[in-house]
Amino acid sequence: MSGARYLEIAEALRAAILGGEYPVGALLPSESDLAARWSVSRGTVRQAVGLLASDGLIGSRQGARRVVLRRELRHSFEQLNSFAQWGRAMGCEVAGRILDRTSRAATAEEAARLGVAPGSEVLYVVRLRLLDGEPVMVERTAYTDWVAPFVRALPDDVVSIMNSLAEDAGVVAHYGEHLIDAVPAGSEDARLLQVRRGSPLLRQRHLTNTATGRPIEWTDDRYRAGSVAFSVSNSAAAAPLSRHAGPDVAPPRGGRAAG
Amino acid sequence: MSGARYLEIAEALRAAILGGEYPVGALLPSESDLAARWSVSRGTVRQAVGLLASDGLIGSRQGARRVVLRRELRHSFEQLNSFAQWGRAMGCEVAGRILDRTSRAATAEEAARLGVAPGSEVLYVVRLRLLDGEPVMVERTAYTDWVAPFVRALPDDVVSIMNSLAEDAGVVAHYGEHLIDAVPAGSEDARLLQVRRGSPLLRQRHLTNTATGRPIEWTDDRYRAGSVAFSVSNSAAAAPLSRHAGPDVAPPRGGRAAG
DNA sequence: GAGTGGTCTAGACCACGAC
DNA sequence: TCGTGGTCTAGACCACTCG
Repeated sequence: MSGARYLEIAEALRAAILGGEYPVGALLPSESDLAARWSVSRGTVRQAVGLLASDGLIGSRQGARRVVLRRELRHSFEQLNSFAQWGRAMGCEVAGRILDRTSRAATAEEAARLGVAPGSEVLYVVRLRLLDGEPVMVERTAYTDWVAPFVRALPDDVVSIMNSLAEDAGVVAHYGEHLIDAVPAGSEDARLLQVRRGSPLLRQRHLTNTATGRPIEWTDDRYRAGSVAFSVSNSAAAAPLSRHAGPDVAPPRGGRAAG
Repeated sequence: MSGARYLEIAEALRAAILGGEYPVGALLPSESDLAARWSVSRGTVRQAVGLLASDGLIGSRQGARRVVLRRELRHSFEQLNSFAQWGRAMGCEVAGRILDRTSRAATAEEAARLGVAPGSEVLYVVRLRLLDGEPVMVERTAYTDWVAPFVRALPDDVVSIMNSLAEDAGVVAHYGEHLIDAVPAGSEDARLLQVRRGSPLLRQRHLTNTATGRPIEWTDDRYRAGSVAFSVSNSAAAAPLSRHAGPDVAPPRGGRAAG
């Protein structure tokens, strides 16, 4: 139900690559070829192949035909931002339990991330996420006041908060910013995830915005080690990911040992 | 300069956003406005703003003007793939020590990632990376045979292997694939990074290709916790990052993309 | 030198958002 | 309603790759 011609073409090419019709290393037909086959202009073809390129599926250099780089699907934005959709896509039974829901003053970091005044009231939610009954992730989220009433009204076992927000409140997530690092499990983490205290967790801190750039939530998700890996691909053309120094590195001069 | 008009326009807009001329939340001029100001066609303007959008700097919705989302620069591709460039950009003194360099048969994973026959010979390199004299990362890399001679010829304290490869062998990295997760420090990790055994490390496994998609190296980098965080941004339009199940989750239905 | 992708133009129509 | 971005066309020239 795309309606857009270039999406249709991109989908067909993607399917052909995933289906092995163009194996890794193979050359795609030229732009003019594709334009003729689909009875569209070259510009439309370029929109389509541009999508695949930003997926990391194909590469291109001036003067040479486009080449197939990989043969793997990438998850969608919704699956990245929604634990529920991701889990279901893997064929798991997804569950969640809200363990705590309190209104309190925003921490300095929450205020900065959410773009509100320090000390403003936020709704703080602690939630355990499970796949096939196994605890996999602890989620600690600060919601801005304007979505708090909706979140407060949800049942403790709501499967997808962002889904519910979209349906009940018309609030749709459009942009996200993620920070990924590793931390030792705290005592609450350890109890909830059934791991030893101090054992490695993969942490994903995450800001979600509306289409207009209005912050919705700032969240700290901690995954049990071995349960998840994040994947990024980039090229000289597009680098979506960057590396930031952590607290232990390079203030002016002095480093510290890590815990 | 670049020679490409749309790059020039993108650079000017980026500078204006970073410089605060368009603060976060502000609306950009319309496409026709910009086209007139720069005496270019609307298509060229769209190429420029498309760049900023893929940087996550601005957002757009049909019918409304583009809006400024953030005011931060993203690191370049080179900085992502090169520890040396990243460290220098932070103002740190960057060092590296090659601790081991052995030719051996590829493991199953290395063979799969590098696209060579299982058991083929690869050059395995273990290297400690330091910032301002502090050990920050352990790097374990398998190089394909066709770059091995160049790597073998480098001194133990080479600062940037990929830089040297580019200069000596004309091998330039163009595409990268990254897998990020958390692992406990092994005994070698612990000794080299001066942390306790079992303490959390952020692991970045990483495939590097040439412009033609030919694999160069497969590497396993482990960062001391607190020394680094990875940042990603995505939108409904483009999702460069995906989440993969780890070994502990959901074998039954469906194939896995990562391993 | 032929073919290919990279860039650019000057139009056009539509769907959507703000007023 | 009117301006906006989203899509599309049918040309064009150039830089580059490859045989």
